[in-house]
Amino acid sequence: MNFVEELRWRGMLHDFMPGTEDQLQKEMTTAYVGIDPTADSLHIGHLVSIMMLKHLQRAGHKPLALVGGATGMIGDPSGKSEERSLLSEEELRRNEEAIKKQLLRFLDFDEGPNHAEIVNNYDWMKDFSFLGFLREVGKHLTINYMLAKDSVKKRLETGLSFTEFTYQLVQGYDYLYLYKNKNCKLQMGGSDQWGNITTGAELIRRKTGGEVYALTCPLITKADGNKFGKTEQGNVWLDPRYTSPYHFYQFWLNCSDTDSEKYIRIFTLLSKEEIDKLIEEHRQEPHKRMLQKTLAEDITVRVHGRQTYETAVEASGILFGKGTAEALHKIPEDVFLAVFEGVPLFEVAYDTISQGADIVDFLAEHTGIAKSKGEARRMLKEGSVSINKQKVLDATTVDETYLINQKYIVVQRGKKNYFLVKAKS
RNA sequence: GGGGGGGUUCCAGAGCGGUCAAAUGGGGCAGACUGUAAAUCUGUUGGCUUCGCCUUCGGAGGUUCGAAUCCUUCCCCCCCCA
Repeated sequence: MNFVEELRWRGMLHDFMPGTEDQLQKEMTTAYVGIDPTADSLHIGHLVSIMMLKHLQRAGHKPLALVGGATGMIGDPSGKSEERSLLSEEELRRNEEAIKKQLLRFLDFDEGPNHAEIVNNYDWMKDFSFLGFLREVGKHLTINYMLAKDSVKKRLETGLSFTEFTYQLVQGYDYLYLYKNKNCKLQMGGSDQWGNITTGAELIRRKTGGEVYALTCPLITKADGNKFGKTEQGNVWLDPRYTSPYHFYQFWLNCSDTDSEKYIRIFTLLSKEEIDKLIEEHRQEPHKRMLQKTLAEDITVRVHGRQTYETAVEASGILFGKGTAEALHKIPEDVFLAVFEGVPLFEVAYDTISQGADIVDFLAEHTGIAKSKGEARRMLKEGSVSINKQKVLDATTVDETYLINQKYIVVQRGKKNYFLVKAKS
């Protein structure tokens, strides 16, 4: 199955320029996607671009991951309703390094004709003078052409700085540079990148007469219309410091049925046959949630490793299984700590607990589980608070008999939100 | 420059002298049902020393026993005419 067909059945194909397929048939083609280092970790939204590169490589072509050290300094207006604030240079350099490290895990960088490479547009942009840029790049495209781009049009009402307006030229130049220096003939990205990509293709055509291509994938959506990859806590990051492996695993495990059918095609490398079979099985026995489990396993293992995945599964079992207060008390401390790794932790003086703390004070004052006493009372009224897996309904006093291992109290707000309270002497 | 309309609790949007911590919808959170899904239904959605009190309706003053509601002034948005 060729690359384009592969993307098509996976639902990862939005649009491509005429001739793209022929080019890919004709020869081993080098293609790139750009990632702007706006943070020091990738999030799962980036995973889509990375999977495109992965499929490209599996189809025998050569993937380039472009870290946008230069473009990241400017800010892409695509899909943004407001001007972006600039990141400091040292921040960007740090982010680049972190992102590079993460990328190494997903593609094959070993020797071979189509081994993956990471490039950074800062390397070729940093010494490019303003006048040089105007003469070499700006001269070849008209304002009229640039204004016609959606990303620009949408911002004309609300305002767009010259800097962001210029973004497409900088990205366009990247394409030109990679075309000349790496024989790169295809640029890929999310559908919001179409305008930026075609600017590059146009620049290459006018400057060199060369023919290059574009391919985009649709924006990933959720069935309920919300933005993909966001939770109440914000983005789902690959870096375990920002999103614990447990939460990462839970994110995928919690996908709705409709979404998982879609995501398993996009985020795993399972074959069409395997996926069709899984979907069929899932429809037969939906309560087993084979789709979500397979999806979560596949991605978590690839991002965090098998070992960490196992821990996340074990933790989930304890937290969501038929775990009772007794079970909780029986867990050895090291397992206990692994299970609750990444769960918000509050420290309370041992004396406060041994003296007996009113549940409302305990939730709102001694810990920050509730934002105010009013909220704490509401939670209790709703019946959404559990301590050590035991529902708390009315006024209770929390004392040392609640401590697990003489140290911990497990508090739940609703089914999914866990908090750990540690007594310190 | 002239004329008109607005700024309300997370958002949209009512209220236009007391009964307003403020309708309704959305969103958020929770409960029930389930499969840690979807849909649905229910509750809840300023704070506190909670049968009461305090802070909120663009900012600052004022009228009044009493103001989100009236007056003055300032700031900001939108529309129309020049």
